[in-house]
Amino acid sequence: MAQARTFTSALDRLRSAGLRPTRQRLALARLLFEHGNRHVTAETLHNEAQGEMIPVSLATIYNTLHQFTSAGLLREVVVDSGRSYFDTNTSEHHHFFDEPQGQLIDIPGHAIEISGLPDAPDGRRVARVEVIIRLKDDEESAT
Amino acid sequence: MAQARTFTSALDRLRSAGLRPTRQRLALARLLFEHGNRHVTAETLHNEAQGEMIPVSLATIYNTLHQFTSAGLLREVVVDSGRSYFDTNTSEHHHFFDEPQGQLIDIPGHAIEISGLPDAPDGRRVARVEVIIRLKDDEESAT
DNA sequence: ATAGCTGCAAATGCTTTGCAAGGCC
DNA sequence: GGCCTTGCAAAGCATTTGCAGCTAT
Repeated sequence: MAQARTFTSALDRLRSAGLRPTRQRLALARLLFEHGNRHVTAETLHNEAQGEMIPVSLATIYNTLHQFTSAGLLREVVVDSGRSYFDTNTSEHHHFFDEPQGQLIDIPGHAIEISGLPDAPDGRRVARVEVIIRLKDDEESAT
Repeated sequence: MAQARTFTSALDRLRSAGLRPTRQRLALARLLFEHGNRHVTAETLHNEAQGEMIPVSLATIYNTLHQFTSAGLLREVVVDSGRSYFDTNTSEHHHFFDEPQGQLIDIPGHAIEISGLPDAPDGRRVARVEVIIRLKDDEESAT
């Protein structure tokens, strides 16, 4: 009998993405997709894998993150020059970026409404609209 | 008699920023601020300086861009992990990012309205809200 | 069997840093 | 003169790549 599966399994995800389900890809897919929405960098994912005793090289982490992104399983979020973040939530949404902690936080659903978006210049089309709310320490709490 | 000056001179900008007006800083300030709103990377600015026969090292370009940014003369725009862009327009506005060309385009004034912005999480405050419209090639023009 | 993966280490690209020489006040 | 700047070259990071060996199918 089938196990109760709320979401697509890691295996199915790889299959439908046309990616061979290798040991490493499966393990990473499980880390990424079986724990709700996540935001990782190559480094955090690598550390996590090692913590779980899953041997994967950093090079493979990078390859995998990019393959998953091309396959539409992940979305890359650029908020920090120097580091790339990947988001397991590929639906339309926006982010807080907590600069002190270097951490992304999803902004739920269609909370944000944008009006007055200008048209794309000639020969170009809009690939995506991103709203990033940069956060800093709240240095004022007194008074 | 005074020359007609529409904007603050490069010298004044440096002075009010508390930066010693050295040859290099003055030259870069002129390149940056005397030609309207601009978006540069360390590399483009360096190339431009060399083209104008202004000898400045890349290290100094980086130092200067960051000093200007700290002083509030520039704003850093993060759209590309791996490269930093600096914008001479420090007022509130947003950007198109033309990915094929690696170029930023200002979105005029308050064209964009955003509603439904969530509050910052506890202990944090909003440093800035950025809207980035990523552009790609318009692969469809036929039909 | 074989096309596709993986891991290592070297290479790359942007940015930062250490430190001696030079320039502004 | 003294302190801030500059420039060079080396160092630092995150990321990419070349290539030999491994592995799903």
